Amino acid sequence: MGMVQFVHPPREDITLAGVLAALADPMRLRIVKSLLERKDCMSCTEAAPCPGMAKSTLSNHFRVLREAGLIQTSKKGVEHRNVVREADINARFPKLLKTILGMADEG
Amino acid sequence: MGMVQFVHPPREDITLAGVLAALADPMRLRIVKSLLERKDCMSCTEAAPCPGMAKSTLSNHFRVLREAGLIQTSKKGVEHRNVVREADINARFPKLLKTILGMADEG
DNA sequence: TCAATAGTTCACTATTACTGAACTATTGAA
DNA sequence: TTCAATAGTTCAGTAATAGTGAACTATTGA
Repeated sequence: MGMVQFVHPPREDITLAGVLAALADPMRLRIVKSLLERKDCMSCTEAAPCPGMAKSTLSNHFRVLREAGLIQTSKKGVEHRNVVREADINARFPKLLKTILGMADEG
Repeated sequence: MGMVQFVHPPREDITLAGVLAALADPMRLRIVKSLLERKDCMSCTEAAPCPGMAKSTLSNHFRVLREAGLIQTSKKGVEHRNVVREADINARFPKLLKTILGMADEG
């Protein structure tokens, strides 16, 4: 009871609109970029390069990314580890992630 | 006075977040796709394949696309003609438009 | 001059995002 | 064990944003 359960949509339920909406927020774009650069899992606070932000806001951003199918979250001890679902996104929308993330610096 | 003036950001002010946010709405994605397929200018009601929608909502969608730098609107008689700013978007974010629009069917 | 058409603007409501506070879960130490 | 610390979620309230009908502007054409 009260046990946290994460919602991860199956690959086929990932929508373009959902992915774009998730990445349309600069903070979330930075989180995904940060996760991709490190390749390995990262905790929420690690992945979010924005110290001033409220914990609840951060938590909400990760939920949005999760429900859009962009990241996979799993529990590891006291923290939650996140990875980008590269294979799923690339299968569904080839090159989309690479194209968007490759531009995330100058935009 | 009361004369409608359109806001068109210069190329360098077009942001990735703005473009993604604009395209994250399914209706707006369809509008852009519709505009691109026809190549020539289209009026707002022509470009929007959604008869049930309120005029004010439609007008707002075009405003969002315009302010994101995705479309250029000009007055032609009683109607407003719209074109996708392909050159500007492609200069700013190469292949982004093609990548996203190419997936807009199955997502 | 009047009606029709195309779209915008306004004011209102409905939905969504941000936040602090309270809560759950896990670890590690006394 | 118990207690404090850490990581993150959930909740409730407010702030910001989107959708809508109604009123408005502008243009055409009879």
